[in-house]
Parts: sequence; structure tokens; C-alpha cells
Amino acid sequence: MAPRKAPTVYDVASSAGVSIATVSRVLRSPAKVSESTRDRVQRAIDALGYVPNASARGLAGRRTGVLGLLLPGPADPLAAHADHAAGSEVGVIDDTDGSYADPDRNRYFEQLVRGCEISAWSAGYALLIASGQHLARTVVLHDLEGRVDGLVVFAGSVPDDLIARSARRLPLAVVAGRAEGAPDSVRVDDSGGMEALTRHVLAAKPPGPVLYLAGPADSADARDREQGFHAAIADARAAGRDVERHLVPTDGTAEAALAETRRILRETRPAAVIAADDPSALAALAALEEAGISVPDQCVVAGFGGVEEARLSRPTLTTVRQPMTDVGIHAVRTLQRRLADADADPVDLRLPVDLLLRQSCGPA
Amino acid sequence: MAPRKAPTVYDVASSAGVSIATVSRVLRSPAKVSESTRDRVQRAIDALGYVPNASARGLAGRRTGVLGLLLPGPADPLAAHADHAAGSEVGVIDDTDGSYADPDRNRYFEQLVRGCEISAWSAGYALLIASGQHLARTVVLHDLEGRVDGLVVFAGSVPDDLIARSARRLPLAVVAGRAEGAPDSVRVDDSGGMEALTRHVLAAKPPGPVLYLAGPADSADARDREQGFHAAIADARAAGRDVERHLVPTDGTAEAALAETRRILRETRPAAVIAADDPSALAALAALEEAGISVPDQCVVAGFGGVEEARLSRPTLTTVRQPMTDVGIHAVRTLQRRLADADADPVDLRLPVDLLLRQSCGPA
DNA sequence: CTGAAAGCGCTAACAT
DNA sequence: ATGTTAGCGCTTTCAG
Repeated sequence: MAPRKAPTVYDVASSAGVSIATVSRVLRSPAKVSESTRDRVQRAIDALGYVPNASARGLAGRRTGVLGLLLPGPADPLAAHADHAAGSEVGVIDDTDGSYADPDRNRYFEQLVRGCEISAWSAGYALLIASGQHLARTVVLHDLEGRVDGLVVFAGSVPDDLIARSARRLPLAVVAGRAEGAPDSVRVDDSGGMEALTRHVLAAKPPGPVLYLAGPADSADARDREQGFHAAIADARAAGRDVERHLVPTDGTAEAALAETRRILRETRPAAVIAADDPSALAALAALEEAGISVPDQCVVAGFGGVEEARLSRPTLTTVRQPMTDVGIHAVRTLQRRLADADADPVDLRLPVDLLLRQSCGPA
Repeated sequence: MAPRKAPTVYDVASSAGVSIATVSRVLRSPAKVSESTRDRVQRAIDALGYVPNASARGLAGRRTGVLGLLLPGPADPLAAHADHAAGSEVGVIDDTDGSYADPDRNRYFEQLVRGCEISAWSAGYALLIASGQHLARTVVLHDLEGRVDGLVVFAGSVPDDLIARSARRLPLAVVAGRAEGAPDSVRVDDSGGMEALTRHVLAAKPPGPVLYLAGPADSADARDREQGFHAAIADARAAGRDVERHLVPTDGTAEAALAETRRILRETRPAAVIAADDPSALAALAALEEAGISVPDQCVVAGFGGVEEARLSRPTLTTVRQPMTDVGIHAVRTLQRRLADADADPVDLRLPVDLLLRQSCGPA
């Protein structure tokens, strides 16, 4: 069953006794064709099983109808999800018992892909995905450029100068970060999320110092979160509260977090541990358990990210959920916007996050 | 900064003082061009930032260089993963403590996407993904047909007759199931996996009957798994062992599994519960705990699927991990195969699964 | 080794 | 309302 040659507009046209222009019209602007011929053409299309050739369309119409998504090395998500209004309020979901059944939590990339996919198809675009790792990143980006009308690029998946070069050629939105030279970006509100989280922790913790596991200093996310942390602390102090804090830079790995927490526990007895990421928070949880310090009674703990383990740990971990599906949705919208108006103002969206209250910070 | 018109082969040609044919040659078959002109052309390409237009290429070369992946309503995965040889041995991984740190476990679709993506790009194809839900499925499939050289379709994401129609036009591989009319398919070895799992359970369980939560009868996967279960039981009996079994059909939901298990526990005291899916197994675990039956001492439990929760439950759940990344990889390979030879023999790959031994079935 | 030229299938003026 | 026609940018014989 060798795939036979696909029928073209010419086949449809002659079969329906019209010109190819008319065939094209019934496909693109049916209103311009009389109902009778429209029906005749449509019948021919169905009979022949005609499917328009996207390459020819793309060439003639100088648009591909495809948007690209470039991710770093691994993953991508795509699960059922309600849109998240692009306001600035921090949503609060009580998930003390870890039963908050958002089916696609944590699946960071999967959610992002899903969001882009939903948004792209509903805008009439197909979605091409690629991760800049298998092949030289530059090759992939380059290849993508010739295939799409716009590009969503995950921050850091490819060097900034390459992003800048591509951004000069086509609409490009950076997600989960920024890139010099790319006008548009969509990310979550890291600092606002951490500030809200810290505020919550400060309200829940017993008396004593706050330990902050900061993550790598070369990560923009980590820096933003830390800034939110400091803001909340400053606020509390301004309100007359005396808060002692210990800043602990780590490389962002759970191992480092574990080692650092253990070390600290030998010197101090923290009343709260806040980590810039969930794995580190979970590591801290483990270190505290080792030390016989009970969570949340003697020390509260909180993370950032919303990974699945945070929901299933014991105690379950209070954390911040990142609306990646929305990031994807908005990134594509940004693309459409710029596709419609190349000179639109640059946008740097910061989507609000959700605080997930769980056992590690005590009763909600 | 309005995106300016992209340079074409003509621009490169005139800039390098050659014909467009030569430009095309340095891109497609560099060997046919003398080194000096090749360098000259390459310099022009770099200087102009020329990127070939995929639509024009697709039209002229009558191949798009794109493969499509059609998924059902939701999700898609994509995580780091080692290739899985397509043999027929059931891999066994001891994961009693739930620390088996495969980063992409459970992420069913994500892994599939990832596999397709890896495989497609390494074969020189881009990957277009779509899920047949937002828009009418038929529209998506149709649209996809005009854009790609081959299609991977998740079983059930679109009606079989549509799949058959598309399969007549282009190489199409069905994954995670079969579809009438599509010659090629790639899925996991459900029956072999369940057979191995059951064998393991039979060896580990205390004396007493085996409960099998079968899942929905209209699911081909569920039927295959049940067949594997029966095969293992028959084997044990043939070996002279006396095994009592209780078959319990469910609708595949955890709720049904919970209710059924509770009901059964009022009448019988099983020594083992095997479920055709992880959520059901976890539900059974809960029902057993309620009834004060200790797992694995008094009753062992096993699931199928390898979801994340199975790793994090207490006790951790023995289950079968499905190599979805490999399914994706092989699906794309199948496509390539048929792209190369439209009359190749049909293939129905059954990829081997891994048994994850955990606490719910006692010490490994 | 290189150039000329004929499409690939479709869209979008421009005619009629 | 419908037909004619000129490309869109690239690949690929076919000559030279």
C-alpha cells in the first residue's frame, strides 16, 4: 500500500469543473464563492480526500502557521488545566493533607508544553517542539527559524546572543526568564511568591531564627526569590517584629541543602527553614527529622516550586506552585500580539503563583 | 524593530557571485562544490544570516522534514532517558525503599513526547505535536496530514476509521494500542509484564487467595494484562501449586477499586491483591490498611504502570514500569522505516517493561 | 564544477 | 462570482 501521490488543487479544480482559484477560495474565503459551486468543490474535495499542502501554503502565503517551542535538555507537559488570570494576587490553596488533586502539578515542562499547545492550536497555529540539547543548540534554533512564524524559548536553553539574533528575525518570547535582546518574556512572580510564602512562614513559626536556603547565586530565579524573602523580612521588621535570619547560599542541589542544614543544626536551632526550591526544602525536612526536631511544632519548613514529592512527603510540604500552563498560554499570546504588530511595546509578564499550605507549616 | 525580510538563496547567490543552484548545493551536497566556492558561499550565508525557508524546501523537495505526534486530550512527556533494547526480557529493578531515582517515571505522555522528540530530531526531523481535543479531532488530524511526512498517533486519540484514512496517505504508527487499518504499532508488553508481576507476587505472597482488580473490560490494555495474569496463574497451577483467584472487574477508577476491595474484604481475606493499574493498587492498599491488614506481611499488593505515587506511598508499591520513552523512540523509527520503504512488512512492537520491586510485596 | 530553467502546490492580485 | 497569472524560495535535472 504505497502512499499514492496526494491530490492537489488542480485535481480538485478539474474534478469540480472550476479553476484552482475557486478551490482556493472555498478553502480560505468561502463567502466569496456562490453556494452552488462551493458545494460542488467541497464534494470534489471530499471525494478525492484532498488535503492542502502546508509547504505550498506556507510558501505562497509567507507564513507557516507554525509556532516553535524550544526547551532545554529535557521535558514538556500538557494536562487539563484552567486558565490563570494574569492578575497579581497570590492564590492560596489549603492543602494540609496533601490531597489537592491538581493532576498536573509539578510537571513543569509538561505544563508549559500543554499551555503552548492549547494556546497555539486555538489560535490556528501548530506547535513544533524541540529541545536544544541533542544537536548543537545553535543548529536547532537555526533550523527552527526557517520553519516557524514565532518562537517561544525557555530561558537558558540556548545562549542569549543566539536568542537575540533570532529575535531580530521573528517574534520570540522568552519564558521562565529573560534574555538580553528579546523584547518579550513571560515568567512567574518569583519574588512576590517568595515574599508571600515568607510572610506566611513568619506568621506560623515558633520563636527563633529563620534559615533561608538560597540556591545558586547565578540563577536569576534564585535571586528573585531571595529578594522576595528579604522584602518580607524587612516588612516584618518594619512592623516592629524582631526576626533573626540566616542566609545560606547553596548550589541548589538537595545534597547541598542537606549538608548545609545539618551543619547549621549543629550551631543553631532554627524555628523555620525556607528553601528557594522544593528539593532543598525536602532535604531540610530530612535533616530536621534526623536531628529529632519535630516539624511543624518546633520548626516550620517551606519550599518553592510545587513538585509532586512535596505533596507526598511526611509531613507534606508547604510550597509555592508555579502556573506553567499559564506561562505557556501567555507566551503564545505574546507571540500573536507581536505577530500582529511587530512594533508593539515589549512585555515582561509576571504571572502570579499559588501558595500551597500544607502540614510543614502547621495548621492553616 | 520590525522583522525585516529574510534573505533568500538569491541574495546569497548574488552576494557570493554564484548561481542559486550552487547555493543550494553547498547546503544539500557540499561535496559537489569546489572548496573555494563553497567557502565563498558559506561566508555569504553567514554574513547575511541566511536561513533556508522550510516551506520552499518542503514544496520543492516534497517532504516537510516534520513528523507529527497526535495525543489524546491531555499530556505529553520528555525527560532524560536511556534507550531500552527491544528484546523481550522483563527488566527487574529493586526499589524496595522507593529510592529508584528515574527522574521521568510515571510521566507517561511526557516520556512519549520526549522519546519521539529525541528520535525525530536525531533522524533529522522536527516534531509537531497536537492533541485531538481542543478542536474537532478530525480537523486536527486533517491539518496534520498536510504538514508532516509521518504521524505517530496515540491509540484512541482519534477514531480508528480516521486513522485508517490517514494511514493510507502517509506513514502512520499507532502507539499504546492498535488501530484497524494502520499497519504499524508500538506498545508495551502488557501481558508479559503482568505475567512476570503475577509470578513475582505468587512467589512472595503468604498462603491464601489472590485478588485481581481487572480494570474496564473495554480497554485493550486491561484485557492484555488480565491475560498475562491468567497465564501466570495457569503456570503456577501446572506446576502443582494450588492458587485460588478472585477476579474483580472494575471501571478502572481508584474509587471503584476501593469500593470493590472493601466489599471483598468483608467476605474474604486475600493474601495478595494485584491491580491492572497503580491507582487501583493504591486504593487497595488503603482498603487493606483500613481493615487492619498489614502489607506486605499479611497480604502483598502490586500495581501496574509506575506512577509517581507508587514510589512515594507507604508502603511503597511494587509495580510495572512502562518504557514510554522507548515507545516514542521506536514509533519514530517505525515511521522512518516506512518512509524508506512504503511496502515494508507491518510491525507490531511490544516493548518489554520493568518490574519495580518495592515494599508492598515484601523483601526482594 | 557550475549555471539555466522547470517546476513543487498554493495564494492573491488583477481581469473579466 | 470566477478565471488567469505571477510569483513564494528552493531543489533538481539537464547542459555545458
